[in-house]
Amino acid sequence: MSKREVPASVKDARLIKKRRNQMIKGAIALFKQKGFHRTTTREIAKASGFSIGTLYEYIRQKEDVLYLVCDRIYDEVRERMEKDIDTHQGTLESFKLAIAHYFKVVDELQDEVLVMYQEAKSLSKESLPYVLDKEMQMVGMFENILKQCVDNGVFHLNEQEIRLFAHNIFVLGQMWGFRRWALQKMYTLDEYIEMQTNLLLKGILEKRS
Amino acid sequence: MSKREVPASVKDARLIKKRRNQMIKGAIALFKQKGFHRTTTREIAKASGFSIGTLYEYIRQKEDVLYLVCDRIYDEVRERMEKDIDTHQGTLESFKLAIAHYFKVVDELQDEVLVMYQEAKSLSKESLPYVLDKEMQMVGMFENILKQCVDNGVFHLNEQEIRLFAHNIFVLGQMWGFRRWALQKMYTLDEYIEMQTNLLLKGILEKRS
Amino acid sequence: MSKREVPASVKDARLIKKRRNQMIKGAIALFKQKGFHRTTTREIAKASGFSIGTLYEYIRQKEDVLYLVCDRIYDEVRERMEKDIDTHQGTLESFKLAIAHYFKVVDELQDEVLVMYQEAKSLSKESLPYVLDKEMQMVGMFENILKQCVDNGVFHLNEQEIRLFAHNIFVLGQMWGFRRWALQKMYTLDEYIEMQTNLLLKGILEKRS
Amino acid sequence: MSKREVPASVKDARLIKKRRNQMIKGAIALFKQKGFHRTTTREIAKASGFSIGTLYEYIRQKEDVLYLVCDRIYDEVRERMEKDIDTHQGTLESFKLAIAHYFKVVDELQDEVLVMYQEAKSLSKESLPYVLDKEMQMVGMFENILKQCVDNGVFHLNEQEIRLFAHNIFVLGQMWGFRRWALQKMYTLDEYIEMQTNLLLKGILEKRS
DNA sequence: TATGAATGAGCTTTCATTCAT
DNA sequence: TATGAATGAAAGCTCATTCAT
Repeated sequence: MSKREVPASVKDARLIKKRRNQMIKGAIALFKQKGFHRTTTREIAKASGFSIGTLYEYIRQKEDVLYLVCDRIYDEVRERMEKDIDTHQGTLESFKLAIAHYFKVVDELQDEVLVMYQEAKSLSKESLPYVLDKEMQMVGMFENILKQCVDNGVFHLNEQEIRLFAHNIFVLGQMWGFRRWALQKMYTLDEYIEMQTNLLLKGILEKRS
Repeated sequence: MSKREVPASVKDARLIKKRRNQMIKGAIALFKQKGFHRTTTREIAKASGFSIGTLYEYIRQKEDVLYLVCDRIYDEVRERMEKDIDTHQGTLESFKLAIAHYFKVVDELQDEVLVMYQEAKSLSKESLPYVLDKEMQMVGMFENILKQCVDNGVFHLNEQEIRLFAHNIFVLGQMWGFRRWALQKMYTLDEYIEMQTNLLLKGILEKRS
Repeated sequence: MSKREVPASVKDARLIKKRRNQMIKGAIALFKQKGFHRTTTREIAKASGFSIGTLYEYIRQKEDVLYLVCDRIYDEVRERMEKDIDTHQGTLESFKLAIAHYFKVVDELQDEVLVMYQEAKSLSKESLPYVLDKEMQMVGMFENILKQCVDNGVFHLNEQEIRLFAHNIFVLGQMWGFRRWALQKMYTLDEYIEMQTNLLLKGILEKRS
Repeated sequence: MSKREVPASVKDARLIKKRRNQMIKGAIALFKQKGFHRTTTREIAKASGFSIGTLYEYIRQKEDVLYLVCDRIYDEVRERMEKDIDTHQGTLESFKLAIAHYFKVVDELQDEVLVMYQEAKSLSKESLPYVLDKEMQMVGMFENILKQCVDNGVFHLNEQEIRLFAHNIFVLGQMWGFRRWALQKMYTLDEYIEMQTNLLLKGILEKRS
C-alpha cells in the first residue's frame, strides 16, 4: 500500500515533483479557507501559479489534488515526529516527550490537520484506504512507544489496551485542532499538554508497588 | 440562542413539522451515503417523498436542510440522554452509567452522529454557532455530572480539569462512531465502554487517602 | 373592440369588480417598483389583500393582470380628461387648456403612465390591440379638438397634419413622465407646459394677417 | 463615465470583441422578438453560435448582455450620425439635414432602437446611468446644433428652450420607431420627416423681420 | 510542456398554475 | 367563494474537464 500513484501526463519526474509541490501548497491554503468542495480547480491552478491546463497535466481529477494534499500532510506530520522522537527508549520520560511533541506538531500544523480531518471523507473509495493506512501508521507509532514502555515495565497494558490507548492519544491530539474553537479559548498549549498527559498517565501508571 | 428559525413559506405549523421530519429523515439517509455536498436538492426532495417545489416551501436554501439535520441530531442525542440519565446523583456508579449510556447512544445513532460530525463544518457562519452551542450544552452535561461527583468527594478535580475531562468524554464517545473503521473491528461496544471507562476513571479516582 | 373580457371563475359581477379593483391597485404599486416581469403572482395576491388561490378565481393568467392594469390606467386618464375638458369649443384658449390639462393629468398619474408605457409591450398579441385601441382613442380626442379649431379657422392644418400633431401632443405629454429623470430636473411642470405649448402653437398658428 | 467594463473570464481582447459582437447580434435578434425577459441565456448562447458555458466566459450575468446591447446600439446610432453630419455649421439647412439624417438613422435601426427603448429600463441601477448618459450625449448633439444656429441668429431661443427642443427632436425621432404601428401606416418616412421638420421649424423660426 | 477557450451536464432556485379542502 | 400546499418546468449560472494551439 503506502502510496497511490497519481498519474501525470508529463514525464519529467523532477518537474512533477515541483509542480505538485506548488499545487499542494496552493490547495492547502484554499482548502483551509473554503474546504475542498467549494474550491474550484481554476482557483487551485491559480494559487499554484500555473494554468488550468497545466494543472490537468499533473493530475487526472480534482480529487487527486485532495489525495495529494492528505498524503503530504501525513508525511509532514510523520516527518516532524520522526525527526525529534526516539520511539525506542521505552521510558516514562520519553513517552511524555512523545506526547508533548505530537501535540506541538498538531498545534503547528493545525490548519493542515484540520483540512485533512474534515476533507479526507471526500476521498473516493479508491483513495481513502491509502490515507487511512497512513493514519494507522501514526497510531502504530504510539503503539510502539507504548509497547516499549510495557516491555520495560513502566506500564501494565495488554495488547487491546495498548491499541485503544494509542487511538486515544492520536485523537486527543487532533482534538486540540478540531475543537480549537472551544479548547484554545480555555487553555494554552502547554496547559493542554500537561493536563492531558496527567490524565492519560494516571490512568495507566502502575499504582501499587 | 438555542434555535435558529428556518423560514418556511407554508404557514401550518403542524405541516411544517411533518414535512421537515420527512425531509430530515430523507436527508440523513443521503448525507450518510454521499455527504452534503454531493447530495442534490432534488435527491433530498425525492427521498423526502415530495417534489422539489415542495422542498423549497419548507426551507430557503439547501444549507437550511443541513442545519435542520444537525439540529435534529443533537436534539435526538440529548433527548435520549436525558430520558435515562439522572445527572444529579453524583455517585461513581451514576457517572459510569452516564458514560456507558452516552456511548450506547452514540452507537445507536452512529450514522447520524457521523453525518453531523463531518458536515457541520459546511454550515454557514450564521448557522454554525447554533450547532456549536448545542454541542457545548452536551459537554456541559458531562461537566455537571463531574461537578456533582467532585462535590460529593468522589473525584478531586479543579474547574479546568472538569472542563477538559468533559470534552474528552464527549470526543471519545464520538470517536466510537467516526473511527469505527478501526475500532469496531477490534472491540465490541461493551468492551469499548469498559476499557474507556477504566482508563478515564483510573485517571481521576482518588487513590490514597 | 373597446374591451377584452377577462374570464373569471366567480360569477358575482359585483364581487368581480371589487376584487379586480383591489388587484389593480395592488398590482400597479408593485409594477411601479419592479416592473411586470419581476413581480410575482403571489406578491400581487398579497398586495391585493387575498390569497393566490383567490387571485386565480378572477383571472386566468398573470398577463390578465397586466391587461386589467393597462385598461384601467387608460380609463383613468380618459376619465380625468373628459371630466374637465370640453372638446367641442374649438377656440385657441380651449386648446391650450386641453394641453395643459392633459399634461397635468400625466403628471398626476405619472407612475401609472410610466407603468403602462413600459409594460404594455409585454401584453400578448391577443391583448395588445385593445390597449393600442384605447391609446388611439386618446389621440383621437386631440384630433377632435384640433379639428374643431381648424373648422373655426383658428389653425390651418390638413388631415395628415392634424393626425401627426395629435400624436405629437400625446407623446410630448407622456415624455414628461418617461423622461422625468432629465426633464423634471430642469423644469417645473408649469414651465414645461408653457414652453411646450408655445413651441407647439407657434408652429401652427396662422401668422399672417 | 462613458463605459462600464463588463468583466470577461477570457483574456484575449480580440476574441472578447469578436464573441461579444456575435452575442450582441444574436441577442438583438431575440430581444426584438420576445423582449429581454422572455429570452433565455441559452437562447442567447445558441443565437450567438456558442454554448451556454462560453457565453458566461464573456459576461457575468444575463443583464450584462442587455447592457452590451444598449451600449452598442447607441454607439451605432451616434457613429452613423457623426459620419454624415457636420454639427458646426449653424445654418438652417444644416439643421434640417441633421433632423432628416437622425430620423433616417432611427428608421434604419428601428428594431434596435425599439429594443433599447423598451428594455433599457430593465438595466440594473448600476448600469442604467451609463446608458442614460449616452442618451444625454445624443441629446447634447442636438443642443449643439441648435446653439450654433442661435449663435448665427437663425433662431432665437434661450438655454432652456434649446434643451427642451433637443429633447423634443430626440423623442420625435424615436417616436417614428416606437409608434410605427400607427405612424408608418399613415406616412412614408419622407413625409414624416418633412411634416415634423415643418412643425418644429415654424415654432422657432424668427417670423418677423 | 504549457495554455486557456470551449464545452455542457448538472446544480440550486423560482414561480405560474392547479386543485383538494 | 376562498384558501394555500403542492407541483415541476424552466430559469440562471457554475465548473470539472478537454483539446487545439
